[in-house]
Amino acid sequence: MNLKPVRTRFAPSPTGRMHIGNARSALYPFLLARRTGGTFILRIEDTDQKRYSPTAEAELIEGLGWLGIHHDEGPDIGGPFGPYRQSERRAIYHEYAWKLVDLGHAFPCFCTPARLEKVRQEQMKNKQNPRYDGTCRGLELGEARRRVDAGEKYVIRFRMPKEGSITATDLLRGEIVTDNSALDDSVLLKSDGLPTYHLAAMLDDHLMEITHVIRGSEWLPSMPLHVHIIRAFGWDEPEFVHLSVFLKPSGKGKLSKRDTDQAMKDGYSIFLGDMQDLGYTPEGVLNWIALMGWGVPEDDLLTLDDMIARFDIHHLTPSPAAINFAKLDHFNGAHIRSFRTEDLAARLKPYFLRENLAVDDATLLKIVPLIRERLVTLDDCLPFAAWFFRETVEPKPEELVAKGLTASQSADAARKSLEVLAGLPEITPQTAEPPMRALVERLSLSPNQVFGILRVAVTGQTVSPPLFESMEIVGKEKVLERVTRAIVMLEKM
RNA sequence: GCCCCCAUCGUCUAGUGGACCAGGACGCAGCCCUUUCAAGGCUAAAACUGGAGUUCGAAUCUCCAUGGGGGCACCA
Repeated sequence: MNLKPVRTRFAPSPTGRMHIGNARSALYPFLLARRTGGTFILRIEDTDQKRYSPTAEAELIEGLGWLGIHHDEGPDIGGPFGPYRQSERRAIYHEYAWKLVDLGHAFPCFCTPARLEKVRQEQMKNKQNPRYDGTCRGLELGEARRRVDAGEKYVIRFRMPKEGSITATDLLRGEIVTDNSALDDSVLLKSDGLPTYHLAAMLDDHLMEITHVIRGSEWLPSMPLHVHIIRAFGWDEPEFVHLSVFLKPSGKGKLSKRDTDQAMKDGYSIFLGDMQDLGYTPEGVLNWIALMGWGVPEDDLLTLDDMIARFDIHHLTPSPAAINFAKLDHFNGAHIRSFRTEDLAARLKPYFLRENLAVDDATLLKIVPLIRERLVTLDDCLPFAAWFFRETVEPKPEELVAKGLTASQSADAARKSLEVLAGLPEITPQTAEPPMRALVERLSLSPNQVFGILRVAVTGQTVSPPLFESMEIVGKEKVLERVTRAIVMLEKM
C-alpha cells in the first residue's frame, strides 16, 4: 500500500439526521488519512437552501466526535484551506464558473425552469432521454453577458462535448468509459448564485488539495461529468473511491422510512443520535460499520487504532451490503466485555441516573464485574442491576415458589436458608456458598430450587447476577430482611 | 425508457488461474460448563446465480442471460 500522506475529506450536506451511511463515509477517509499520516477534512456542503437543516451540522459534528473520528480541518476548527462551509465560498464558485465560460467549457443559460420542465415532459412522452435541449448553448457570449448585466436570471451550464467518450477511474472498479453523448449540459451554477454539487465539490476538492475522494456510490454515474469539469480547468483528477450502499436487512433494496421505523420498534436504529440512547458504544458501532464493505482478514474485533493500522483501500468491496443488527449486538457486547471496570462503570452510570437511581460509585464498581459479560447494550445494566440501588425489592409471590415444590415447602427451604445465612459473620461467596450447598444436599433439593428462591427473595427477579456475589454487595442485614419477608409472603400463599 | 455499477453460506466477508471436496465471523442447531441469565469451549448444517467460451486446469479471465443496486433536477 502506498503510504504517501493523503488528504481526504468527509463532505456531508446538512439536510437530515446522521446515520450509519454517513458515519462510514467519514470513517474510511479518516482511516486512510491516519494510516498514511495525512489529513482528514470536514467540509459542509450546504448549497441547497431549501433542504438545509440548522441542527444537522451540529449533529454531524457531535456524531463524529462520539465515534472518535476527529477532523484536522473544518468549519468548527478552521484550517489553511477555509472556509469549510460551502455557503461561505460563493465568490469562489462564481469566479470559477465564469472562468469555465471564458474557457469555452460552459455557457450562461436563460431558460426558465417552467419551460425546461415542459421539454422534459415532452421528451419522456416520446421515450427520449430527458436532457437539456441546447437552446442557450449557441448563444453569442457578448449577448449573453449583456443579458446577465441587465439583471436577467441565469444559470451556468457545462458545455458537454457532443462526440467522443471519457474514461474515469474508480479505485475499486477500474476504468469506466462513458460516451459523451450520454452526458448532459449540467447546471454548474444555479440562478441563486450558489453552485450545484458538481461544481462545488470538484472545485473544493481541488482547492483543498484532496488526493482521495471517497464518497457514496450514488455519485458513480456522475463521475464522468466530474472528470470533465476537472479536466476543463486543466487540473488532474484525484483518486476516486465509490463506496457501496447499505441495504435493508433483507438485502432487498435500500432502507426506507418504514424500515427505520421498524428497526426502532425492535430496539435498533441507524441514526447515531438514537444509538447512544439505545446503549450502543462508539466502539461497537464503529466495528460494525467498518466491516460492512471492508474485508479484514482474521480477527474482526477492532478498535479505531486497529482499524488505522490495518486499513487498506484495496480491501474495500464494491458490492452493496445488507445491514445486520444481530452483528451490531455482537460487536457491542464484545467491546463492552473488553472495557476496564472503571471505564465500563463510568459508561454505565448515565443509564442508571437516567432512571433516577441513587448510584454510588463504590457499589457500581463492585457490580460491574458481575454484569459485564451479560451486557449486549449498556442499558442492559438496568434489568440486571437497577435493583441494587433500590431500598426495597418487590418479588412476585408465585416466583418465590421453587420449581417442583409447593409454597409451604419453599417457605421451609427459605427458613432453613435463613438460619444458615443468619449464622454467618458476613455473607460472601466464600463464607456462604459451602454451607448453603451443604444445606441443599441435606434437604435433598437441587441448587436450582433453593438458590432460585433466594434469588427472587433478594433481587426481586428471576434473572440476576450471580447470587452470592450479589448478596455480598447488598449486605447481610438486607439479605436477612428480604429473605424473612419472602418467608412471610410464602406462608400467606 | 435510457445509462452505470454489482453478484461466494440466511448475513458480513476471505479468495486476484492450480495450495479450495472454498476459509473466517454473525446468526442458527447440538453438546460441555453452570444456582438464573450470560460469557466461554467444542461440534454440526450452510455458498461460488445460470449458460456459453478461453485454458491442460476457472469461484478467479471473456461474453450473454438473470437477479440486485444506483443514476438520468437550478438536490446533494
